[in-house]
Amino acid sequence: MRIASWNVNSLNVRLPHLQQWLRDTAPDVVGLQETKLEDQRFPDTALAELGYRSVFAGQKTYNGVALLARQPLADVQVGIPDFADEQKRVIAATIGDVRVVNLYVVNGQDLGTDKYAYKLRWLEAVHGWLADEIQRHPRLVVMGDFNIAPDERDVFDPVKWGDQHILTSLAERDALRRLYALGLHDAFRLHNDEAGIYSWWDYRMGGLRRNLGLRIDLTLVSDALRAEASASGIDREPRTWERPSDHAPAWVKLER
DNA sequence: ATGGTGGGCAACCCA
Repeated sequence: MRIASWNVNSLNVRLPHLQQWLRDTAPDVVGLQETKLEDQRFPDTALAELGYRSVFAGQKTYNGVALLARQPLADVQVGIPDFADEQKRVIAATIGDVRVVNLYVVNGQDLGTDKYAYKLRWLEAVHGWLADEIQRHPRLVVMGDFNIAPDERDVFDPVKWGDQHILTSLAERDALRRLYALGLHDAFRLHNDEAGIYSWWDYRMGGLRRNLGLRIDLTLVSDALRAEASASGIDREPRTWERPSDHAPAWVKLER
């Protein structure tokens, strides 16, 4: 089973890319972020033609998440339980015998802003929820646009992107480490230890051409799935296509 | 330090 996470930055614009990429790579499960579509506009029929069922939680203009799968999606949950949030950032479902959580983590803008405080509050709520979820569902995958680069290997300029910068600050990385402490592992780092492999490049200043990127799109696998995670990576190709998302898909392969 | 680009949507907000 191959599971991928992709921030498409508007599914309306990126549907042709998603269709091409599904044809090319045929993943079993896909989590999408930043669909920016109200639910009545979600292209579920077009995706069904490619063999994917879909569940989604969207809104106009901002945010929006979805899960696609070849198998049925059961026990669908939208949002974090007992955490009031207008923003559509979370969708979870059971696919086969794996519980899959798809997150669009708050960006946070800059340290000291209201958005940064919201990001840390939001991550704390996710932590509390996942602590329960992993008990209910030991076979757990948590994927998404985390808007956190785990360590210095995951940023093009570790001096700039350090303790005091958004996406790499101490408090953000602490929040990510607290998720790891639940028994969740960054699948990419189970199979790759090199620096300079990124999932996001700024549209500006020739970010992709100069490989000025960050690895902020992650797939975490639980202890119970760790031995089954046989490969992982980031598919840079769609980022090179015309009018791309600024993110590339991050994927993990689970045996059986 | 600033601003560059892109999406949504029609003036700025968000990333």
